[in-house]
Amino acid sequence: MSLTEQIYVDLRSAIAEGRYAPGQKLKAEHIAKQLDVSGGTVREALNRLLSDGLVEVADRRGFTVAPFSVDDLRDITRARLLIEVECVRDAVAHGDDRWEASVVAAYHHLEMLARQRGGTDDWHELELRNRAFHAALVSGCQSPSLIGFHHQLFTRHYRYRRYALQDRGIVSGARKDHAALLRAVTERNVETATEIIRAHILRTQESSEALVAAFVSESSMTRKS
Amino acid sequence: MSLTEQIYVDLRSAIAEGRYAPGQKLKAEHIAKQLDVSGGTVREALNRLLSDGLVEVADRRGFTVAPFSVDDLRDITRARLLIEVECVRDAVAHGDDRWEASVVAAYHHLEMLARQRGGTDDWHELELRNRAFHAALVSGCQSPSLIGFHHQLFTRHYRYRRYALQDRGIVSGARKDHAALLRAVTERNVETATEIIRAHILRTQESSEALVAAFVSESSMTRKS
DNA sequence: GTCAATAATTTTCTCGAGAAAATTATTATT
DNA sequence: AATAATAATTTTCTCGAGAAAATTATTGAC
Repeated sequence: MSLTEQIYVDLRSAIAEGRYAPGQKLKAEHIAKQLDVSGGTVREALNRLLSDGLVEVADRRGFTVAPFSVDDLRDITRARLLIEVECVRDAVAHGDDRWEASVVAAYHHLEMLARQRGGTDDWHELELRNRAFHAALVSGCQSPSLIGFHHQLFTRHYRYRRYALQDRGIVSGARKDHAALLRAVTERNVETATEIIRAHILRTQESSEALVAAFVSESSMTRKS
Repeated sequence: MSLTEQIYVDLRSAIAEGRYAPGQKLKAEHIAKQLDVSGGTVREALNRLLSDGLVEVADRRGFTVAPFSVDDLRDITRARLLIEVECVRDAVAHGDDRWEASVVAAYHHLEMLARQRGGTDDWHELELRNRAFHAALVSGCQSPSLIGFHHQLFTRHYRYRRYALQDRGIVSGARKDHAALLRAVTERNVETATEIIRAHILRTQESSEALVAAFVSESSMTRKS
């Protein structure tokens, strides 16, 4: 893996996990010094991050972390309702055996961790496996474009997930959703699968919106100081 | 406008217009010499082009022009049927007065040129205005994400448009579609507008697929020499 | 004290060179 | 002649420096 790509994935994680605040400037030279690479390399990674919608660029005034707002969350949710639901519909309808097996594998991998004591042992690993499950599910869709769009939306949504996860009901609900989704997949029940996904996306949105709103207004307070 | 951005838009046009062949390698240093800029600058533009799906990158083996195939065309068409139709539905339902006026303006600008003798006078300008009309139409949609996806799909589809345009019926049909679309917009007739767009996308696909297939197989012949 | 003009600093952008890796050409071996 | 190993070439990647532009700080006028 080239250095540029390494920096690219590192920065993507850092932004998605909130280690860089929304709206914050991403000064190439500054980041370069921290990571002990050249400014040009960081610059290249930053340009690549534009694809993911996590970073914005303004001519002659550099890169910034994409804003974080209730509107943005609503936008992501809405696009997911269109695209992710369609991806799942298509995957369940047309995915082949290999795909179905990969979904079973991803589900099992996720469930193994979720089954552990308490559940919230290794947050980061849990999110990784959750992401892998959803990616596997969607990968059966026959449209590379839609899969790509879904991937971007999922990445952008990552910053908002932590707020949904504070809702106890969402966490346990998600686990039930995953089980139900797996059954719908193996039974090739398109209607059930799409309905679960749709409900899942909507519920996540509803439970996180208030918390996101609170965070946004709070951070705009502190920003004034 | 920074040099990087200039190179970026230039390369985007060049690829969309087919001046770089699908699959062709895009050697930064080589392009840099032609445009009389540094390799790093071209490299940055190339990285930015990844967002548009016109260029692909493979680690340690550089950038290539995205492949061109019937499958790709079908994929684009399918994604457009989902996303563009939804964008138009939303725009017609929720676009404000300013939006409606911008659609009228874009339509008029396009129609002024189309009305000219013969029609196919200045191809390039016609395409520019056609693109502006569609962009105006979609800009009324309340979802920035969906607008962004539509923009990417439209850009990627540009390479295939020339084949649809060889069909006489498509060209005159498009003009009628635009007129009907404008009426549906001013009358706020959501059902009619979405139906026209859907039919328009499908017809374009149908009339170009055979020609694209012919071109692909032909170019794979010559490639063997 | 407020505002505008100027100066100092920081940041972004662009370049050309060199190291690392991949590709192509050449030679050697069967 | 076909394959494999080696050498030569090209290409990609990475760096650090300097020019251009933007931001911040300072000064001066009112």
